[in-house]
Amino acid sequence: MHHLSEQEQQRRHKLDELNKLGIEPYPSELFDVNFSAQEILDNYHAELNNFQEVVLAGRIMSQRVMGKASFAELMDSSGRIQLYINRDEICPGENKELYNTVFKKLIDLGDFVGVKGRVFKTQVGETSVHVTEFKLLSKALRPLPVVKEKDGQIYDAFTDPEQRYRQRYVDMVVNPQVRETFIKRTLLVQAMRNYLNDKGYLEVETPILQPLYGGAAARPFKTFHNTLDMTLYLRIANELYLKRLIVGGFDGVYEFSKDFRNEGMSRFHNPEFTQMELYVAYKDYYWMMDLVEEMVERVAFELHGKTEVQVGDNLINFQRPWQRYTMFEAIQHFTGIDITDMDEAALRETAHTLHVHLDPSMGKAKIIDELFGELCEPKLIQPTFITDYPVEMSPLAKKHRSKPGLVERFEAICNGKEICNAFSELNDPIDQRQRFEEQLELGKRGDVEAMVLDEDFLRALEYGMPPTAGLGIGIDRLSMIMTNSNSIQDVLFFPQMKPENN
RNA sequence: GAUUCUGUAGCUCAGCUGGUAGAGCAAUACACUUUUAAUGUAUGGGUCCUGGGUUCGAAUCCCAGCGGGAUCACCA
Repeated sequence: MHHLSEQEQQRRHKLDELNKLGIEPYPSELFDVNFSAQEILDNYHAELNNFQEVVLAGRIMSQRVMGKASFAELMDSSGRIQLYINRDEICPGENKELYNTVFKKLIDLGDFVGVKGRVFKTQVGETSVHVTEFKLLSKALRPLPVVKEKDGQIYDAFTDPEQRYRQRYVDMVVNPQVRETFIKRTLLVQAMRNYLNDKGYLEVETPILQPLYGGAAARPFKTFHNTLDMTLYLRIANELYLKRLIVGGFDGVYEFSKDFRNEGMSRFHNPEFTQMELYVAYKDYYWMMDLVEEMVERVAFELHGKTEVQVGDNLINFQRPWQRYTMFEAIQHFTGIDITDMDEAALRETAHTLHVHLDPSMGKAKIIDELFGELCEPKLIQPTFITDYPVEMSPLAKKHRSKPGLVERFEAICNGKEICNAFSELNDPIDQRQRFEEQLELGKRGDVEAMVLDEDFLRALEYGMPPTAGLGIGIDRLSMIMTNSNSIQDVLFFPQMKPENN
């Protein structure tokens, strides 16, 4: 138990006073609400006087007591509405205790109350509820930050990012725009799910606890199962399991999955994050590009009613078709240099002249990736497909049908960041085994993100997997763009934080 | 991980070259029957992040630690 502040002690004292008056501060019985604040504000017409009996409930967010009459603000999940409370109306008899003592003294900002009344407009024209009955529904023992607002100006805003993330419940109560962001995130997921269901794909669930981690280049979280006496890993991707399902005979499967990567944190990275992965049999990566365009355009439209989305200083338009570049074309476009036929030495020379810093350990593929990441990616603001990556960087993607050394892979870049990654899936089990073995070599040389060899996955491929297009799309990243959020922490209810010590 | 800024009342913040800790809102008390950042009067409220050091004296200066933000680098 922490040390109680003066205000907390006062609120506990009020709790005792309520109990003495025979008022239960945490009543059990339901409180049957018939309208929300927003419904009333949207639909009330003074001439029609069309809300004779409303029952609503929420938190008291402000109180202005003026002797025998008071105004208060009630906030429910839809918004805020003003209450007008008159002593002689909520206390028709001789006993004025409910108003004088309970409402004026024992109710605090943040308490949940239920009211019954009729809607009217005050002299200044604010739609308000003229309260006839009043009931405490739940007493708050800690004071909320009091954020006030006048003419669009916010006073005493609750802005400390640490407190906002650690105590998201407080953030949501006092910062209404937070709720909007998370509603949009949910709508985004729903829009994607509806789109995929309409196409007839099956939403599935695959293991989070895995004996081998795979499907991405990342360091895993490790845990332990007591009964099995074995190490398990939290999944870093669900790719290999979803492909097993394609082997098993499903034509299209998808999963919204929480993935876990034991890596650094930043405004773009949280240790657990959400991806949607989709695999569709008999398709290739060109087909998948069309799908991504259509799906993301639809998401933008369902969230904003149009395909344009303001993100920071940029107005991003998701309308199809999106620009498409091969990786080499993109580099040529932004640097004027064609690196298609360069060997490693020439690439190093090029990087040097373009002031891109390279590590001596980097191979050809990594240098190309570095050139792209440094010189192109940040400049790609409008949604753009980048296609045809070096094979070394893509151990699960199929070799390109006509371009040696490359794979059939694309990423969609938007606002200077990757939002999805997809390929024609590698279904040649012999080739896949070789790619895994190359990864093992990388691992032996100290690459902590190298993939491990998954013998069961190879066994599945050996039974035969149809040609398949696969996609992974970062839900957090896409949510950041669709909600104009600058940090991943703003689109996660409870972002990972360091432990709180006092 | 690097750089930089930062930690003072429930919230937002001020506190100068070191001299007993401040404001607004919130809280408490009183007044007030259509106010809206309600108002007026009065009152209470602090481990100045923690630990060392310098000093007669530290919220302030120095060192270390902890927490947080921003930017940069690597992973989605």
